[in-house]
Amino acid sequence: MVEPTSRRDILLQEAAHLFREKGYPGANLRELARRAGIQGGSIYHHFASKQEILFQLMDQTMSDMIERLTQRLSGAQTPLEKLRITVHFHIEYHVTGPDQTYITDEELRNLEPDNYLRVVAKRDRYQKIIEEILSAGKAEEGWLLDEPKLYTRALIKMCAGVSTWFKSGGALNVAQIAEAYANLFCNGLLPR
Amino acid sequence: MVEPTSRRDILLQEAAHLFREKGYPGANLRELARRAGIQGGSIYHHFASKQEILFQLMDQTMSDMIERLTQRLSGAQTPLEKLRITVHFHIEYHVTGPDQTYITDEELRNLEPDNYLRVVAKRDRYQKIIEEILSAGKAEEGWLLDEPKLYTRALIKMCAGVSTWFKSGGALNVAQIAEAYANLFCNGLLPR
DNA sequence: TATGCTACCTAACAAACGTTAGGTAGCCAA
DNA sequence: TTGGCTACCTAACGTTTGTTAGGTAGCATA
Repeated sequence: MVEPTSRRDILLQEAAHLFREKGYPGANLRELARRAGIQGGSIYHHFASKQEILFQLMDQTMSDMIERLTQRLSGAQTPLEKLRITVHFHIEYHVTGPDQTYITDEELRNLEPDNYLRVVAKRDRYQKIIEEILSAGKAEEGWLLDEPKLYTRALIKMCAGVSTWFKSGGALNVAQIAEAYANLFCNGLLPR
Repeated sequence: MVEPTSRRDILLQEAAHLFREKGYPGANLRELARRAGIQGGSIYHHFASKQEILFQLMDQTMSDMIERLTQRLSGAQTPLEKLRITVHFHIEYHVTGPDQTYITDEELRNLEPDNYLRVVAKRDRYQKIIEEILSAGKAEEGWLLDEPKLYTRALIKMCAGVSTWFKSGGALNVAQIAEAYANLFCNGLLPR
């Protein structure tokens, strides 16, 4: 969905935007169609239902996140390297494609049971990647953590949250924010 | 809203629950009325509109948060004490009243302009309290932070996130999670 | 006994919604 | 030249929605 050429991709992109603005139940398909340059009924040539649009959006986004994070991590050696890469990636991805990621984080409750299970499974795979980095840090380098899952969630929420307030052109750019958060996560606030 | 006696309070409490389940646009007033034990139209004896229910909910919650945090902080002396109290409070409040706080965090976009401004003003007051603790820690104790606002947001997102996955009866109770997060925020993961 | 207020009820309105049926223009292959 | 496919269009459907109008039962006050 980097360069939306097909109408289907345009629809997905506009849907992400609209769902974020109004929420899934608040968004309406005639408005979506208008933004994509077609008539309301024509959406059903590309998707079976409103629900399918939401599902495709979330499913694609989760797959993309897993794939990219895995790739970014492939060169790294130590748990510390991997942790820093993950913090950077998670923040950058959420800030770069804020609509898709926001929806993936917030609209789970609006997925029908089957779709819910499929998306949650991918989300868990993503979390597992991070969890294993933290576990490795604990085992190999004595990181101070008992339940890796606890810290995985802290990291995810903290980093994902950046996209809710970040505006480019502010005092800090994305890389600087990511660096600050990575340091916070590694060293805390208190001086050593 | 601790012990809902009046029908109005029951409505607010059920609305919080319903809005969290379905989102504000997805929730419908007949269902809300049913849960509160009255008929659809009777809601309008207590509130002028659906929007007013959302606003009252968010506005009351924000006021309550500010008041309680201020009170909890009143006995504390050092920035470090205050920081730990804040982490504990924010997590506990979000876990204890998860519906209200979830809505306050997520439904801002559904407030009409006037209501939006009023709630955001209170949210900013709350953030300011935390920001000033971090600034004091920097000034008085040399905490490693440049932009207090950056870390305020990290803290808020990290702690608020707990309510999205916490289930009582799990491996850790709320106080233990709060303690772990406070330590993470102060000292980071790496051993000293 | 009359008045008025509170806290509801019933029934309906108008608008908006997701979805569907049926049609059409353009293109490509046979 | 025909047939079929893709990508749309228009118009309508049935339902659900927030909201309102008008009525009523119970209670307190005068």
